[in-house]
Amino acid sequence: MSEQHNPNRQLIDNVLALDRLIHEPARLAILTVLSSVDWAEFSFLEDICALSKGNLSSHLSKLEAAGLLEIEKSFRGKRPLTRARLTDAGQQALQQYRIQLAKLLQSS
Amino acid sequence: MSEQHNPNRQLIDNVLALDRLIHEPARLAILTVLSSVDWAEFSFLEDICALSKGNLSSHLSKLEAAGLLEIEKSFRGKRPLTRARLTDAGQQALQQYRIQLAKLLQSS
DNA sequence: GGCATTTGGTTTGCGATGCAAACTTGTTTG
DNA sequence: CAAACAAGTTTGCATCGCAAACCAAATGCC
Repeated sequence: MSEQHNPNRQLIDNVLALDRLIHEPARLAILTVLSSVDWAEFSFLEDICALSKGNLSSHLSKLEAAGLLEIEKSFRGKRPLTRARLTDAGQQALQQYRIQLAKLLQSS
Repeated sequence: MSEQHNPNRQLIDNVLALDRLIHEPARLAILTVLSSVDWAEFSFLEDICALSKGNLSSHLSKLEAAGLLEIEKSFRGKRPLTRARLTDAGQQALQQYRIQLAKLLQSS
């Protein structure tokens, strides 16, 4: 599939190799924040990523299901407290995604 | 919305500013090819972007509807020939998208 | 000539997705 | 104790991307 001698080949392959799970802006935002803060609280993510609770909740579930982050539910006082952080797999996947992006930009 | 003093603020704003129309990998591939070749034929795009005809057709329609590219239908001999090229708006939108990506990578 | 195949696409159908609104459960406040 | 709030989750819907089906015209072949 990539055997053609075309200057765009590498470029297009990079585009096609993008991980759709991470590529979604809302999730990319979440992962980006998590990549710099260890644990992040639900309401912090909600605020900084400008996502509704419902939206955030479902994206977190998807990322958790994919093993990119882990979610920990506890209590602060009597209130539920949900926190998330990247797993090692998540860190790696995000880094890989960034590498693809970088290649894409370099070659364009 | 961006008034917060958070180191991630700029980053997240870049993510949220991504143009979804361009962000879709299939369309990003199409636009990327077009950005380097002036007119491109349908079957060339089909091949290099690894898209089915149906898929390509609908993405082209969307990009045309958005004014990012123009489509010209003619004949080569007796066969229909469809070609596409970026409009000025398309060039600019793509460049803007790349700038957003670059910022995103820089700040991460 | 006539039937099958190929070319060059477009349209249709469907499963998956993202988002917002509604709901839930428990807590705090007046 | 009732109303409002906090912290999420679930549901419903509109949209999307993709593949399969379709279509029209041209060509191959017997």
